[in-house]
Amino acid sequence: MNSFNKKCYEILKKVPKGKITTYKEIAKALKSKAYRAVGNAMNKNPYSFAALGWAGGKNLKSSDLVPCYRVINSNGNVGGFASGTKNKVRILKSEGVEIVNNKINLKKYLFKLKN
DNA sequence: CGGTTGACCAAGT
DNA sequence: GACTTGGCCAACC
Repeated sequence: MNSFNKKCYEILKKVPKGKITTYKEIAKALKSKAYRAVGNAMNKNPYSFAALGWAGGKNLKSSDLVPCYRVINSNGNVGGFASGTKNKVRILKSEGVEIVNNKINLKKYLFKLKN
């Protein structure tokens, strides 16, 4: 696995349920400005929400999975999602994140990563 | 190895 | 508030 992607995943796995982080924060945690590269990595990430068993009902080990839906834009917008933004929103809501007009209150839900 | 792409960001118009 | 521009970086062709 590429080092960069792996790091992204490792960081993302630290985000607890009910919280979110941003592409920018992840890049910052990597001491880089690769906002876009992070998004790119997520887009190709092998552990989509479908792999979480959400759709299939198959329970896989969460330790091997990446909650890519917990990553949003730095301006609070939900951003994109490979399998549809609607699904992303739905999943987040199910974890207790309030989403209004496709936006999230960063002050309330942003998980601060170690730098 | 250059050029394009993108689930991005910030500042400008 | 919207739309455009320039910049950033890894992956891909």
